[in-house]
Amino acid sequence: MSPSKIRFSELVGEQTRAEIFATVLTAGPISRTQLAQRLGLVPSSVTRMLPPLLEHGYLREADATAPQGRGRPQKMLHVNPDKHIVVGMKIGPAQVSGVVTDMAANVLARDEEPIADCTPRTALSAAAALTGRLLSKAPEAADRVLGLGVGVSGHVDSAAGVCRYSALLDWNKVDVAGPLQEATGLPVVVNNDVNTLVVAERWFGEGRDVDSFAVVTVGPGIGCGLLLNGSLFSGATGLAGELGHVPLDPAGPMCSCGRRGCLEALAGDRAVLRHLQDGGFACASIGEAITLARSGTDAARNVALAAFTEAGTALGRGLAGMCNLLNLQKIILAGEGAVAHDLFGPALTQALEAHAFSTAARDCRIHVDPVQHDLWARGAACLVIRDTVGATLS
Amino acid sequence: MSPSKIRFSELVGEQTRAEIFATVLTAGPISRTQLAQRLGLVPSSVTRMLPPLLEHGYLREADATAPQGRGRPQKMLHVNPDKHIVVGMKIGPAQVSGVVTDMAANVLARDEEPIADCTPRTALSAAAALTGRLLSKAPEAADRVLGLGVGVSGHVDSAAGVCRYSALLDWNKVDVAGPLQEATGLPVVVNNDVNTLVVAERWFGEGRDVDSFAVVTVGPGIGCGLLLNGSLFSGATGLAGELGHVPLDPAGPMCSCGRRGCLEALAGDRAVLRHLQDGGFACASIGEAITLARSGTDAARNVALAAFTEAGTALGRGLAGMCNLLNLQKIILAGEGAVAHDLFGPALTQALEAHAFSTAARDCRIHVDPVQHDLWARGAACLVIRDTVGATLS
DNA sequence: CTCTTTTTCTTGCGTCAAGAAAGAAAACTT
DNA sequence: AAGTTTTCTTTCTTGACGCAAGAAAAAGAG
Repeated sequence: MSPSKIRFSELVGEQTRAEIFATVLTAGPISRTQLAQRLGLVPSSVTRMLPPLLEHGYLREADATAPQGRGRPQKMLHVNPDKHIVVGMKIGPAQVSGVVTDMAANVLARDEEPIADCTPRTALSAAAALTGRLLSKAPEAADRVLGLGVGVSGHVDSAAGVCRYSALLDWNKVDVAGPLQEATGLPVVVNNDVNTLVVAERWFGEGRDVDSFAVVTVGPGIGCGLLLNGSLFSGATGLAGELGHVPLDPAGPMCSCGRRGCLEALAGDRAVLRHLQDGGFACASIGEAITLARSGTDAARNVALAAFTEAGTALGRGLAGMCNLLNLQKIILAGEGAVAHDLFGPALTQALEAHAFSTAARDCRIHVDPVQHDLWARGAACLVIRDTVGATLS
Repeated sequence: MSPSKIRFSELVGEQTRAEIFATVLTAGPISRTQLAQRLGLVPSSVTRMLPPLLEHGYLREADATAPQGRGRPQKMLHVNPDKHIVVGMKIGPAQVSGVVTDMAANVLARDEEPIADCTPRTALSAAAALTGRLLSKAPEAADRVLGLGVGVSGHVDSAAGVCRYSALLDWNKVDVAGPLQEATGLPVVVNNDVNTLVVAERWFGEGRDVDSFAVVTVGPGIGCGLLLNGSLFSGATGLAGELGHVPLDPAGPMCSCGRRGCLEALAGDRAVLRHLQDGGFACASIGEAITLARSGTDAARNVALAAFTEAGTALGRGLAGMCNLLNLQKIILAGEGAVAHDLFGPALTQALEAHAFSTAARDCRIHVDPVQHDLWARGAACLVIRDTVGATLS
């Protein structure tokens, strides 16, 4: 038998093109040669893969005027931001908020639509209406709208475009992609809302340089999206990431899910509020609690700080468990609750370091995402970009 | 631009061959057509990939005598057990135990070598000696010894063949593959011991039909190996699976790692023994505790059962957390402690069901592996088979 | 000002994977 | 004996990609 050649790259076709696009996206303007090096390809392969990307207008060659030393000048490639736009959207219980972005996920316009109730009917027609409004705000330079990405909390079957179940929205087997596709005429991509954040962080944020990280959202609930070995991890049936209901304390308070001592019951907004109430400083909202902790009377501040500290400790223990199990390189804290990071952060870090088992788990970096109002919707837009470039190259 | 075809299969070359071998291995005697269907290939591709596998003697065509209805008779393919043999080995603190298996991982011979201490020097020379003894026991029909698989507890860098750190053996950056390769002249594959179990279960055991499962070993410590999306998950630096040190109870007992309330401190052997001692029925070993729980006096049995129940509850809570996070389809309980399943099982199941969040997590099946003495070593042998067929096809 | 050097990109060729389609083998049915 | 049915094989084509040689374009040397 003749010794067969080994194929160094494990990429094939479409996938290679998607990789090229992603690399151009994340590694800024980049030359063909550099691309080849990064992807473990020979330069000619890069050249060969490019025409479709350039013809579609996904990528563009820079005008290249800077002096580059001797040799043939590099033609830098970068994402062509003007040609295509994308709509991203998050369906929440009280409103639908969305953005229009270009192909580099820069936000071009934003808008939102409050909804009276969150029945599928109301929410989806609001989403369709919002899409129209957003597109009318977008620059007309755009040649073509690539699609609509939607983030929904709960259990989403993204292949089918269906929300199987959402506790927050009280949805049960709701077809999201179908109606929206019908109403807007756009390709629709649906996924879990936290997963949209994972994609956004992976492509444009803190996840660019690591291959396994978690995005943990802190707020009324605790959400978690995972990127393992470089790809989104959804579990066997798309339900992975229920960090909020990891049991942490057999003697803990009751959780909304009916069990005792879930992380969410120890570190969610309600836990903080309960703690404050017990201390005699009841607050109506978590925002109020944060204000109290930052600028209340001394007595109130102590109670509030203790409440956040306790939440931070619980969160740190939960994250430590996850790190021990998954050996993550980074944890990105996001969600509304991240603004209170100054209050719960120290306790979190301490608990995490105390319970992180091995050196590697201790090396797991924590990153707090600056509060970005559009982050969710932007993530949803990323879904479309990913799907488009990963699949639609004709 | 012409519409490009989509490549349905994501397999390429070597990988396809490895898939074919694995499918033949796990799906018994199977025809080319069936193989093609399973792997999403067209029959001709299967035919094309086979010659190297057949020539190497990894696979063989059955003599096919059974009547098969009309049509050209299928030529069933099966693993050729006789041609190659493999050595698998587990290095433990008190002995090295190993097996010789055929290519279907059937155990042909077993042996073990006690070691006085577990310094790398002692352990590795014992392993080399044991390899020699095992091979002399093996049938000489074997054409060729494919390699030596070694399972070591702790943090293993399998690519380098090095044990980075093992608490159990008190090893630090010990080169395992090098010396053994030198001493035995065989290709050596090293991995974490629990990971060898994962591979074994995936190929020959309870993991055959699921794509994401965990193997959890119960004993002095709690170990865990993960198979996610069909492939072994080792985390960013090979440290994933530290289930034993997931924090579960802030008020729990101290763990050997110095933290409080780790799963291992709540459900490991020592937890059971401590509970018994507190109840006034001190035992020297876990075996004694099991005997006590099964056939002691009523008072002793109550205490012992309570101890196991508590451990089972803690384990159930830990597993529930893992399920919630990873949406596993199955959890396989193994290790020495699995024999006590009748004692802690009910509590485990109850706690798991109580804390498993979503329907999918609740659907996660628990399987208790019947105590198999060679399971670890057999798993190590599987490593070699996997690596060989996955990589060495020339 | 021309020639060389250097770096980058492109073109042509060979190989391998894998689908498509048609043909060959081997059994059963009529 | 001829047809039917299922399985396996052969041949052809497309596409990905490495390899190697060549073309492009700029800086530096003589």
